Amino acid sequence: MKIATWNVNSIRARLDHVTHWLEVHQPDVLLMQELKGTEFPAEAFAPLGYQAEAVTQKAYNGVAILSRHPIEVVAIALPGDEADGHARYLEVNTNNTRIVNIYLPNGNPVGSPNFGYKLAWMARLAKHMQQWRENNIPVIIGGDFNVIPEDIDCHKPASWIKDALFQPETRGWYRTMLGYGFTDAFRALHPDLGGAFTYWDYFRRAFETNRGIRIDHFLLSPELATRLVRCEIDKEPRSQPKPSDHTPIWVELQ
DNA sequence: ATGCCCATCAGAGATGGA
Repeated sequence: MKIATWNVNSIRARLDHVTHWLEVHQPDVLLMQELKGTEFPAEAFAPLGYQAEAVTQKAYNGVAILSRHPIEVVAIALPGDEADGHARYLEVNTNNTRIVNIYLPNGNPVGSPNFGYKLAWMARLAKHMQQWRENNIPVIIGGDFNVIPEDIDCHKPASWIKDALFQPETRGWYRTMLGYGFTDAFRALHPDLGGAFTYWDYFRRAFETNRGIRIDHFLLSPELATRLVRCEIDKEPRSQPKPSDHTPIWVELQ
């Protein structure tokens, strides 16, 4: 089973990029983030053989899951804060697998309410992950984590030292999640590979010079980690005209 | 130290992204 994730930075602006990528790569499941709008074009994916579920809001955020197999929605929001109305979470069962799509808050600038919201969101997610482990529920969590896990995951740590994605608290929560027994799929298969990024700024010729960061991840529970055979970043879409600032990353499970 | 680019909503320029 092949599962991909891609922050598309507006599904409306990226629809042709996404449908083309699906035709070429034929994943079983695609997780998308930053749909940016209330309209989700599910009808564009049906002819390609994909069912769709989406959680949207006006202008901001938004997550969707496409699958070649029937989708059973488990949850459309991360538990733990009834007042949190952001469209950032979608949990489903499809192809006999629990799959969770997240768009974790950015959190900048550090010290603002945004950063507090990010850390609280990470605490809520970590609690949920701990519960999945305690109940031995196999689960794969994919999406835009907005976390640079380690120094190797950015071109120059000094450039990111003040950023919410690279704060000790942010990275600490990510390590806590790994500590519950979850596996960072890409890092597990490419333990020492630097310069492997999923996001590049639109400006400063960041992509051309590979000044990027690795912030789109898959975390696998132990049951699924044993089935992990491949995990790759596909830089090709980021090189196209009018790209998203993120590029897809995918995993293959036996 | 700051803005760069890109997208949304709205119909200009503010806001968010990371």
